[in-house]
Amino acid sequence: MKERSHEECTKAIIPVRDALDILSGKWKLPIIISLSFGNKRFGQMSKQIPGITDKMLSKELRDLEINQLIKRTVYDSVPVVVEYSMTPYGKTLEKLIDELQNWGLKHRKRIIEKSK
Amino acid sequence: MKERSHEECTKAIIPVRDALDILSGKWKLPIIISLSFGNKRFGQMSKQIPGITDKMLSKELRDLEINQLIKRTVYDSVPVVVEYSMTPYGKTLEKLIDELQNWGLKHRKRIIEKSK
DNA sequence: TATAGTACTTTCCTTTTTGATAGTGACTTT
DNA sequence: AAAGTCACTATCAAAAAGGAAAGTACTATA
Repeated sequence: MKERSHEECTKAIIPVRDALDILSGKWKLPIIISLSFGNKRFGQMSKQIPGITDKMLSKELRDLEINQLIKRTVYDSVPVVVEYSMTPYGKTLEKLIDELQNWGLKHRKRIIEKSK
Repeated sequence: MKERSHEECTKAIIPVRDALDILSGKWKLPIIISLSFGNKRFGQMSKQIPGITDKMLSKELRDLEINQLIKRTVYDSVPVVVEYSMTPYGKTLEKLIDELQNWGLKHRKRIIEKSK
């Protein structure tokens, strides 16, 4: 009985670690959320995501692209325009993000209540 | 129209950041999952969570306790026994963790497929 | 007296992450 | 000709996170 629950528990931890490997850090989820509201260009995201620096944005976009959660499209205009968008795979994060938002919202309310 | 979606987007990012503040790091979610399988003692968790050191376990347990996601109970036995358990508040993370597991599982399958 | 169990804590160190600031190069607008 | 747009890149520094190994305090048992 104990053995079983121990195994099950380890089994439950592994996929969460896998997910965290891809999504961890301060900026990846905010970037994904920003893109979930529509395709964006570098400069737009840089303004829209509070506090992010260009360096972090550029690095995190690269990581997300490597993991195929977002797509980078270069338009051959003048000046060159680069558009980022979610891939179908990136969109599979939707439910997870919903839950995070939900929980975060409730948590914020709780904190505000307590500080009264 | 653009203004609206910009605002909405920022509003969506804030709660996610709130949630990440509490849950970020390599170990907090694994610890929570471990406890969701039943109350545990320090030594048990130390063995059950692959790769964690005593130092990290102790630190993360303290953080989680401060944020009232878990509870620490000291039994006055000899030698002293300390039991950790989820609080009702901690249990509100259940759905979020389910989604993380789900996604992580699918992600792992995808990676394995691709490496073939 | 020595060993072991329980639950940590401490120290020292390395790695990773994040931040501030400035610069690049092609081009356009004033 | 100067300043601005666009999408980055480079450099240096600071802060945060994480890891290995040993130590602490208590008690019980051999």
